[in-house]
Amino acid sequence: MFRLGDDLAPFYALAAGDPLLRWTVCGAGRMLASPSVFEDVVKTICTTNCAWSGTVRMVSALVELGGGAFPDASTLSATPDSWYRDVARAGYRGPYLRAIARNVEDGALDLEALLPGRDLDDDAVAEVLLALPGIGPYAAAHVMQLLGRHGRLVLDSWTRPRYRRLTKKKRANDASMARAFKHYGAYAGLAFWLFLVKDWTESDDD
DNA sequence: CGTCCAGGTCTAC
DNA sequence: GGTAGACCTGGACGC
Repeated sequence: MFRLGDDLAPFYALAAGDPLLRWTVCGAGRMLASPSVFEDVVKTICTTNCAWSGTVRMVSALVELGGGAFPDASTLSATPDSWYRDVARAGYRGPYLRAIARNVEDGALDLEALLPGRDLDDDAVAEVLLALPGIGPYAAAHVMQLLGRHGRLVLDSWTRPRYRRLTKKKRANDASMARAFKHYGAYAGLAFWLFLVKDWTESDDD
């Protein structure tokens, strides 16, 4: 789930020359992913356009549905719309989640094939994700970050103002943020994220 | 009690 | 291709 097999050496080689990210070379940058891509896709949709309390409510309901574990696609596919609406309180997301589950269950959609090392490049993976209902630029970048595909920046209502605050910039649009990390290439998204969360990891010996 | 909006996305111009 | 409006929900906030 931490993808400890992924080699972040190319990223650290770049970060070592960056005063703002040199702190990461001790081994920072491991995301905690879910056991399946399906689970990360569903959870990520549950983070969109709602407060964190809503995400907790929806995901908690899903885990309860799964009897304490995250439910598999066949379970979600077989669960009626009324459950998504009345129990999970997922609102308009319910039909999205169920549609994805149905396509995974019947084999039309193979989300696990999006894992690294399965001969799909990042652009191809992004295309698959963006075609899913409820997955837009933010959610695709977020899922890809968890997959160890770090090229895209996760841009949302938290990261955008966070970036502006840390850089003391009044205005910074999406393109300018991407430009600022472009030299990190395939690791631009990881560099962006670690830049934003540096103060989460500060310790006494820094 | 009405409005706004939170770790956005979709549809219709 | 770029952009308003709508969209479930439920806290926060102003009145």
